[in-house]
Amino acid sequence: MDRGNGPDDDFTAAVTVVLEALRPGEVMAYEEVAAEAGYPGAARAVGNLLRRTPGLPWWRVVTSTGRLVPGGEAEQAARLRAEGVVIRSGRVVR
DNA sequence: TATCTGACGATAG
DNA sequence: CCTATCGCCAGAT
Repeated sequence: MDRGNGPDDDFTAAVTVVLEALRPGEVMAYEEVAAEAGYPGAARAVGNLLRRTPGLPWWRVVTSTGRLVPGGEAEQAARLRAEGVVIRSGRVVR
C-alpha cells in the first residue's frame, strides 16, 4: 500500500527473493545478488541491506573474491561449514 | 536538494 | 598478501 515515505521496498524485496532462493550450501557474491535482483552494480547497497535487515541469510553471501564478511567471518565460516561449504583460509572454496 | 555512510568491486602500489 | 584509492549504488539525515 502506501510506501511513499519509506525506502525502496522494491530493492529490498528483490534482494530478499534472491536470498530466499538460495539453498543450504549455495553461496553467492554481493555483486551476483545485486545483478540477480535487477540492480547490477549495487553490491554495496546489498551489503548494507543484509546488515540492516534481520531474517536474511547473510552468511550465504560473500565478496567477489570469496572473502567472508568482516566482523563475523568466524561465525559465517561456522554456518557455511555446517551446510557443507568448504572454507579455505577464511575464503569460500568453489 | 545536498551530503555522508557502508557485510562491495576493481585497480594500483 | 597487504593497504590505499576510486567508482558504483541505495539509504539515512
